[in-house]
Amino acid sequence: MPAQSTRDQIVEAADALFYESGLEATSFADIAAAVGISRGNFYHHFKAKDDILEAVIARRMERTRAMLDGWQAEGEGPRERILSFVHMLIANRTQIMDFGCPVGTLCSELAKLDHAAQGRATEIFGLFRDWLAEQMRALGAVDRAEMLALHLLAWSQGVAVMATAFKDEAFIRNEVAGIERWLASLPDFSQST
Amino acid sequence: MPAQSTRDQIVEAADALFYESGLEATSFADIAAAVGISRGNFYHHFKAKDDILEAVIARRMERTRAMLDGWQAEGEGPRERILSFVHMLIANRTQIMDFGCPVGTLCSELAKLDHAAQGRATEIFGLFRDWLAEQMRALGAVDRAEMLALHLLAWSQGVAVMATAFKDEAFIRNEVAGIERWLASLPDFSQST
DNA sequence: ACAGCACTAGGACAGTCGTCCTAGTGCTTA
DNA sequence: TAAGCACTAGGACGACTGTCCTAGTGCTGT
Repeated sequence: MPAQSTRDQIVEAADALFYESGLEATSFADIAAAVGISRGNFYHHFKAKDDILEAVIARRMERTRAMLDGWQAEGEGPRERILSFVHMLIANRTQIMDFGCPVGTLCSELAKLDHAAQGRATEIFGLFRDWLAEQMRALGAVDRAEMLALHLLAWSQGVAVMATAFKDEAFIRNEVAGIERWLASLPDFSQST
Repeated sequence: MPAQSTRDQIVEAADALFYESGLEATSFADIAAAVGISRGNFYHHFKAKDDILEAVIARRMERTRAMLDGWQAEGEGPRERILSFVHMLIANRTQIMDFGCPVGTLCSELAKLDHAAQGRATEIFGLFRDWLAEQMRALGAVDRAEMLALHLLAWSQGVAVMATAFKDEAFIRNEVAGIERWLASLPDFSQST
């Protein structure tokens, strides 16, 4: 296997630390220690802390795009694709109960910090929104596609926040079951309107 | 009017700053400057930063309880009371779009920090959950009262997160309308089960 | 009038933050 | 072989962090 470049190691470590500890609570020393390099070293790779955040967001966007493309290429119908999205809540339940949703919590933290990268972080949500809207359109809900996509995104975010607060796995499964019922009722809804 | 004690001023300023800037990004110097007292002064009122957080959470619980009691005493039916809760999303839309939900964002930040006060912050959610469950029971949904309460809480949290990310007021109003429709459909649901 | 106390200001403290600088690796290319 | 460059280590920097200490205020009760 090709050895991972130091730069990539930094971005990967920063990505995990930003998720698990938050952006503000993660210091350069933490990242350097996680990678195993000296603190002064990575000013050769990143001019400032904001540059690392920028790289982390870019990495997350890339990986999100790859994940969505993967679901798209699996050849199943739009309903199955949406289910792939929804089932992330169960697949990642342990991390979600510990740290919340990586996208939602980052956007919230950047909003409070009034950070310049806020818009770029929101673009990750935009990827999900656009992909989900495309699936909704494929289901026949052309007019309400974007509205339905945002609704499903919000529902998932709400589940993540409450799961983090209450550490309740049964709640996650209940809500996912509710989403599945809602999803099953969607085609009828789009036909009747 | 009775002059507000210095201690109360500190807690009030810290409450606002924790909400608007986050716990980690708010320093003693920030709070002291907001109140207009010296940095060293409030070690007479609070032994450590965690004590201020404790006081802020206690204040929020007190005010939440008072708010819920107020809605309870207004003499209307359970559906109107639940609507009072839901309409917080619209009444506080500006702050929510800027900083998210005070409870949800605090719980998420404390989870990432692995902070000892995490459980106490979640208790604020517990107040809402119990109060909403009581209203659900009054609506006739005895078996599913707590589940419905958690669902509504999660829905609201999801709306808050997405509103913060996208700064979209129309989205908030759409979702609130959706909640209202869901709420109107609830009695039928509880009778049929 | 005087002792006691609640309260306040302001600075000292060790530690950490993000940032920058310098010296020194080892590989690449001419 | 020699020059150049990408990369690394480690420390210095001023600013800021949470915490603690001391001196001084003004009100309280005796």
